[in-house]
Amino acid sequence: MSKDSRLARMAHVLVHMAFNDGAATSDTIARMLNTNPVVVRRTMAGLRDRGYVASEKGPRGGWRLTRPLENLTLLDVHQALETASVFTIGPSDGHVACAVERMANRAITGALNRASAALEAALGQVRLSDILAEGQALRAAMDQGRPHQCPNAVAAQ
Amino acid sequence: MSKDSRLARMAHVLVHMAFNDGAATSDTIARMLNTNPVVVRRTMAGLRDRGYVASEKGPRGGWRLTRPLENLTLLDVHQALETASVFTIGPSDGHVACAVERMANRAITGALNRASAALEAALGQVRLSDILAEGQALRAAMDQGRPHQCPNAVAAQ
DNA sequence: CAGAATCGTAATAGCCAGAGTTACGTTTCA
DNA sequence: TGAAACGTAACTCTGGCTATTACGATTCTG
Repeated sequence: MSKDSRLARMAHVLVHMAFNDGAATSDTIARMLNTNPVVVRRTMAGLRDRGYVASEKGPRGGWRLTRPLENLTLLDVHQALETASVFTIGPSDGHVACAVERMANRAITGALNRASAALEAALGQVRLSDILAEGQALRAAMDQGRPHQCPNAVAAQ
Repeated sequence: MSKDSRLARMAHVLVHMAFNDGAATSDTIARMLNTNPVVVRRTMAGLRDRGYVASEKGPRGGWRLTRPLENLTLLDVHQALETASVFTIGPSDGHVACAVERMANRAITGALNRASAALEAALGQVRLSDILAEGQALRAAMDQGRPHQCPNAVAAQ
């Protein structure tokens, strides 16, 4: 696995959770994501801290959405994950003594900032409910009343 | 060093090279970048392949720009470096059986594509000559006729 | 022609953050 | 009381850039 797929994973899981009656346990979610419960708890922690989900311990415990999918955007989720940096590239490091180097860094940082703003704008436009709204396969699943079933989880049971 | 700083490094070095009379050796460039000549050759290879710089072996050899800074943008340099991926984040991996997951991935990929386009647009707008054009420290250096001197290199000599 | 100057490149090791695991502690319910 | 769940620390593994070492191939100069 080469990239940070937390945003994708959380978007996926949160949509399922919206159609889950009870709380979803870390174990159940882990099966949807083909991973293990510790990774799930670690990743959900940021969402919990922002109040997007709530966790309950003990039997019948697990994770619940605290708001409808319409009130949560990909940007909200992304920011909750507190990704160190969205870019693999960046300015040169350290104490820059060279004026040319400083200017080059500034130019690159400016470009990255614009790209970052574009990314946030794009993510902010996507409500999690939009993910469901698109796609024929999803419509079909909704028509059958089971958009909460993740085949990954089912297969692993 | 946490990030891929090759673009910043190359932008820095190419500007200096434009004011260098002879060829710049990998060793000289390495001093400007606080690294060693092998890293320089490895990084310059992409630029050489695209014809932005030419290398000559043997005594008096080294690297030369093949065109003025006005005809080279940060985007040109960036593309020459063939960065694996500009983003640390991405869609979830593997054979996605879940329709919700596919839709989530699609939404995220769409946002990343827009950000990527914004980045390329921003990088494409910056000619390497623009890096010199801005900044008072650089103007001062140019007035004194030595914008080719990199303090990093000088300090290490 | 000898020898030094340079580039070209393979092979290694280090670093960093996310991912995957194991281990253990805490809370909660029946 | 004991099982179900979350919380979290501590490792290991992985991929890409970086740093180094080691050699080989060219090319100029005396």
